[in-house]
Amino acid sequence: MRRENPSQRRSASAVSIRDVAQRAGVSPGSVSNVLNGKRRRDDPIGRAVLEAVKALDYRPNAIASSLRRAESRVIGLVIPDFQNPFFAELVAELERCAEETGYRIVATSSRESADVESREIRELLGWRVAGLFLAPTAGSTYGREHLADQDVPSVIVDRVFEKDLIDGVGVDNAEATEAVMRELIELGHRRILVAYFDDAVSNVAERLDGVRRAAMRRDGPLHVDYLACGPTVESALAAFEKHFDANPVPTAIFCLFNTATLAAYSITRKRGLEAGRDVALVGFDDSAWLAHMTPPIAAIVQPVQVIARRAWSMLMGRIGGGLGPARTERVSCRFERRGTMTPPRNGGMEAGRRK
Amino acid sequence: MRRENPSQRRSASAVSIRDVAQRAGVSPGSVSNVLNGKRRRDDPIGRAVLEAVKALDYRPNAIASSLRRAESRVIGLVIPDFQNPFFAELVAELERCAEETGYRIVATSSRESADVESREIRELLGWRVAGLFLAPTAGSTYGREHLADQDVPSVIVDRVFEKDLIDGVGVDNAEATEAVMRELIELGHRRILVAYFDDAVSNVAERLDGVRRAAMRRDGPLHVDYLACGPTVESALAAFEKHFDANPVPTAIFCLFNTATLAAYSITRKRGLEAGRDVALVGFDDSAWLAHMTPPIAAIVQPVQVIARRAWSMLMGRIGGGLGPARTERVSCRFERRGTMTPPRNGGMEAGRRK
DNA sequence: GTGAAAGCGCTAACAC
DNA sequence: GTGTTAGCGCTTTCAC
Repeated sequence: MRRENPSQRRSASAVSIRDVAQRAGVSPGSVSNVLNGKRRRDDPIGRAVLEAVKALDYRPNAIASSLRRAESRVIGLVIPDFQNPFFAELVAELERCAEETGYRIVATSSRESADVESREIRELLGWRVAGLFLAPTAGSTYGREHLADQDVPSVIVDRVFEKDLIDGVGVDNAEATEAVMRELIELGHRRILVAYFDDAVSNVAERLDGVRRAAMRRDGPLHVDYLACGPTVESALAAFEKHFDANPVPTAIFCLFNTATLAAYSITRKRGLEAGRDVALVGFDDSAWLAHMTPPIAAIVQPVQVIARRAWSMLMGRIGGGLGPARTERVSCRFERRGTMTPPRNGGMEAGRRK
Repeated sequence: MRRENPSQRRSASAVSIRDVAQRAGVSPGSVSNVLNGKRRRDDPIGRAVLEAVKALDYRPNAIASSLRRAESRVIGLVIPDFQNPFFAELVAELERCAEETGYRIVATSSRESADVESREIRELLGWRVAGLFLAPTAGSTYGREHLADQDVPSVIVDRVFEKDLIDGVGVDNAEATEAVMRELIELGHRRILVAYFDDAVSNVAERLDGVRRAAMRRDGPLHVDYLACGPTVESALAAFEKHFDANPVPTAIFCLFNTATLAAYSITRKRGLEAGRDVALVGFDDSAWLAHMTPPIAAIVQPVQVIARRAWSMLMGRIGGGLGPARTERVSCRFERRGTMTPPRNGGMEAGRRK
């Protein structure tokens, strides 16, 4: 019998399974069974339970349920930033995967801070999530090292390392940029400006590697400038301004991340150059606006949905007890050539004047 | 003493507060007190506890803790879509508010489905969140009706209704569009195309109202076309194509939501019109790319951070026991005029030919 | 089947 | 202070 211990506070409005049982004239266990489909609902007891549930507006307490079951159908997800369209789409797609499988996603952001990231991971582990996706922030090592120790199945997404201790899914960054770079060279470009973010982020570092590989393979005159642009459109604009003031105009601009692409488009127009005519322009990562410019801007497209579904099935494999060493999977990018993937105006070096 | 009941499964690796207590030679209660800062940590017992925590890699079980405390520091958030930049920024800002206050946000999306929305709300209530933010999807009534019955503090964001049963925070949609519309008229525009989404969404309906108010106030010749554009850039493009084929070119285009702005920009350029010279262009909702076009595109900017912070403090007020009738707060939009807020090329009706 | 009862991990009351 | 203990709401055995 339940003792009415006044010290154990209980919010007046909260109705528990015992209240339902009492009203239906059955035991709490039976209520639980009816509600969890372990018992038929279309007999006197079943109906009485459902009636009582409705009358009392009973709402099962998921916290108590998880505690007792010692398992949750919740998957944690830590991304650097909700405002990055890549991660926004990733969340959306993983939510869809979760829905199909009877799980739910709890998404949080690290706001590009390694500290916040590790706090969030710790918090999610505290909630005993069934699994964890992590898109590590720049320079975070805590997350992966820490997760490798845990017995919680985890998958690293996007910013993967080859030979990690944890499973991971990313794109073939280097292959994609190498291919585009070679294509630019074949088109005749000999002065190419490559805009990157910061090589502390593994995927941007890989993209740079691909570019360098293509550049090295070319024997003959080729001038490639590498420009660190920082995180925002504004920082990228400033970097471009400075570069353009001090250097000959390139015949092609290759942006290795999305904010730089917008900055490059902006600066070229400001300087009276038209992308696709006076200068070729390619970006890594697609955005809605790119395809709607005139001419539309070429972009390397990351198949976010494919990434999400691969990551999901890797995680499900581990949750299902899959053992074996950690694997890193690579998904291929698609190159949308569009209107700005054009040859140089005068067959070779910079537009306007020769070096 | 703990009974070793083999039927109560317990994952081998899970270390509980009792294990820590045993190792430290103290009681579970003391461990709890040390960990929750209710007891000094720098005496023999405190140190022993911390040592045991470290040695066993103990991780407090947040589920058990919340069950016992019967309160959680978790706030639910249901938005229609993570990929909409407005909501992405909203999540980010609410996360910041939560962090400052010792709460955490659990964000989920309804994927613009009223069914999913009500499922998500139910689920969050099942987890006994301390409060709930809801940005209702088009045509959902369940959410708000349902929430009004609950004793969980809730705040509606963005798509608010005047005179709701629940607190809400939105922007002054009608005032903002009315002001812009009047400004367009004052500049001399007499043929204006207004692109809207669908008036089932309360905020877009309000924006339309503002436009109509301004149009009615004007006495004299004025032609306003209203074009329903649907949700995506593609649907908006198709609507624009059809409209442009059958009607004189407007001297101004006013887009009441973000995807239409991109479509309008795209179609005008495709038809050889330059926004800011041949046609004025204004969008509701800012996006990064708008300010970086040449000329930059005028936009009504929703102060997402202000909205988030108002919503946060309303919710905190209710959680803190604040009573009283539901209130709907309105935040003012900012109008960024930029380069496409220009007078018509030839002082009046459509560009090109007269009606 | 069905009800009684134990106990998930934790915290808060209460004796000592 | 500190340890003991009850119990949050639920599920799951176990005896009937």
